[in-house]
Amino acid sequence: MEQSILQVALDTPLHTVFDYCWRPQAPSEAIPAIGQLVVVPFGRREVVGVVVGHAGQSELGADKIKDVIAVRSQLPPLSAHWLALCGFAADYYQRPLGEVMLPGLPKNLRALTTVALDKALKALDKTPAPRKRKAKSKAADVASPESPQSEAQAAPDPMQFGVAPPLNVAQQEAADAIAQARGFAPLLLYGVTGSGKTEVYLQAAAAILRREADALAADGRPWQADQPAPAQILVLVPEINLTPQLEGNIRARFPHLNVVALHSGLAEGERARNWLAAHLGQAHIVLGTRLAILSSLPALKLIVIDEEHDPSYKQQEGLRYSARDLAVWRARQLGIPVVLGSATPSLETWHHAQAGRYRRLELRQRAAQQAVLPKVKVIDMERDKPADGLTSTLIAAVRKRLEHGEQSLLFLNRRGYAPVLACDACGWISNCMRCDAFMVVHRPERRLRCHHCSLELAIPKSCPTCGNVDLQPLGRGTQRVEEGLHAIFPEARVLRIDADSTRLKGSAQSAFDSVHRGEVDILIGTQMVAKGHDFKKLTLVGVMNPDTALFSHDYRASERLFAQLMQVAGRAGRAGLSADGSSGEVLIQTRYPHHPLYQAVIRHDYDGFAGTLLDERRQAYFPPFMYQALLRAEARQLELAMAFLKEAAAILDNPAITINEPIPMTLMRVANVERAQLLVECPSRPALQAFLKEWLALLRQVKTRARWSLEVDPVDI
DNA sequence: AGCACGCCGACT
DNA sequence: GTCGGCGTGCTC
Repeated sequence: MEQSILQVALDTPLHTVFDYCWRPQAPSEAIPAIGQLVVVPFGRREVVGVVVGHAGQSELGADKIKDVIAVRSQLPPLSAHWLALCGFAADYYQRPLGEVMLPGLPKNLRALTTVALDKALKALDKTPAPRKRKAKSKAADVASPESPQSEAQAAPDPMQFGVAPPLNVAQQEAADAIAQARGFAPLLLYGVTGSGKTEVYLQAAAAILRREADALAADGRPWQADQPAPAQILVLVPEINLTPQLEGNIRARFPHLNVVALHSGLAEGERARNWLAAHLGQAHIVLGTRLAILSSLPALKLIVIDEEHDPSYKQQEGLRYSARDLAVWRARQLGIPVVLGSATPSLETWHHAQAGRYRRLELRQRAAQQAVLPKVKVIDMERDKPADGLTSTLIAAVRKRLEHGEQSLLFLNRRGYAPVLACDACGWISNCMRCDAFMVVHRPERRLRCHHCSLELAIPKSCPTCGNVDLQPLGRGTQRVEEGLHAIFPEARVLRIDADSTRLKGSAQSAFDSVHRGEVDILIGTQMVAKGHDFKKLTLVGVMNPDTALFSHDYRASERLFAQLMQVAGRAGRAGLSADGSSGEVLIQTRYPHHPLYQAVIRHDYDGFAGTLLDERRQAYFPPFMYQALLRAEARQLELAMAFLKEAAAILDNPAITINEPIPMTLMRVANVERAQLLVECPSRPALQAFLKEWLALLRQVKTRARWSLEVDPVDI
């Protein structure tokens, strides 16, 4: 009997692939293709893996090699392109291949039984593109106008689109540039908030879909609705919360196309169906969060990264990849355009654009009729002393909007009631017992919570050390501001949106919906509300206390603060003028009204500010003029972690690489684990990559009780 | 990572 | 006498 060896990638931390023996059930049965999912025995378990290679024989002894249990032959194999993408990510981030490939697959595809998989396949089979949808999408009521196309149109010429709003000149040029790009083309769509970037993506996507359908027709095999998509478009957004609104807009625009979402908020069944729709080429447009960059898209023709500067494109656990960077790699490998959209591009992207490696497309004006950029002002908190965190100027501005029936947004990036509880009498403060952090007062829940570990306590009635009953919450979070707003504006409808108020599934969406419906006068929230939402009646944004980020030790803090302020400012006045004829207004409360960062925000001067930051980075040899990797170690005792890092620092010498001193992390202890880190740097990315490969091979030999991990291109140092 | 084996302390 | 702590070792 013929036998063959399959090399299979499995989700384990071991940096190897595993050999299995495959025996055909019938003489004619072909060996499972590379990219096929298989079930194999692994230790005492059975797991699903991906075939990544074939071999005539294994280097291992025949006694060690087990047989493949099952082949998921109902699934077409993952493409060579997808395997190459995972291979690149595994190499670049120094992780095992299986750890890149498998966690991204929907759980139902990794299950040991095929029940869920077969069910998902059957569901897709019954609903050829365009998928019939239950009239369930609540987001539809924020959708733009559409033309009522009849279902009967689907047969002869199914590439139908809803009525597109007219583009202004700059938008049209940008959409044309994207659609007409040939080969690999990284494009920075640099457009102020409200400039209509989404419209550019959609019309470019429509043009590409139409072009590919036309190409098929010209080839004598016109595209039919029940065939795989002629082209697939991947659109990434930073947050799950942003998908429903955009999904509604996209569906309204492309009523005959198959649009699916991919993010971690989906139920398993839907996630599996949507992933399969993408993998089988049925989905024309895939809208997702960062994890969607690792999905299988056999006909991918365009990638869009909306708000490309957003930190949530960086995965912060497990495989710490940058979805934006992988998107650019993927586009390069496929020879397709990738659009990076932002009003405040990351300095990495800006630097590429300045150097001419990325083509810059600019939208300098807001798209909506009469909508101009909001007027940004600073309020000097030294002169206008705040009460309950709100200056009289900001209170008066909110009152004016209330009188006009318009909405105000107060932005405070700190959840909870107060960041710390303190005793005036003896100096006790609410330190977390397990972390180097304060426990945060959560008043509605009557709890003290540590935001770094899971520790939670009832708010003590009296001081644990001296018994003083008069414990003071110090500082201000969104809950406390909400309380203050009720007192100041008893007649106003106040809504708080933060991670605490939206913990329940679906509650974030219903909160945003009620803002859209105008059921809210004053919105108070964290960065959750700063991103992307298009609230038509919102004309005032108040920023409550951004100063702490000005003096952070993190050199990226000012880049992030600037982007955050521009973004939240962009929520104001998107639909046009306020009732009194003024534009949207943004008020920033600060003790440093003359700080260059705020002055740049006032001028909406991203270019100037980015130029200054890039000069600073260049002089300080920081990214993007330097490539970095961070080795982290943690243990119950700091000494153990430090000892490992010191050994790591000495284990491999390379003149091109700077190995810095190991240092305890800023937040040294989290959940009773002490942490330290070691930064390695090199101005050449390939040289750093070569070093890391060699270095990690040595580090894996080191015997230590510390847990350690490496992050390539770290963002939080 | 799982999951086993393995050798020492407090419970029915 | 067993349950269970987590140290050590292995997974094709």
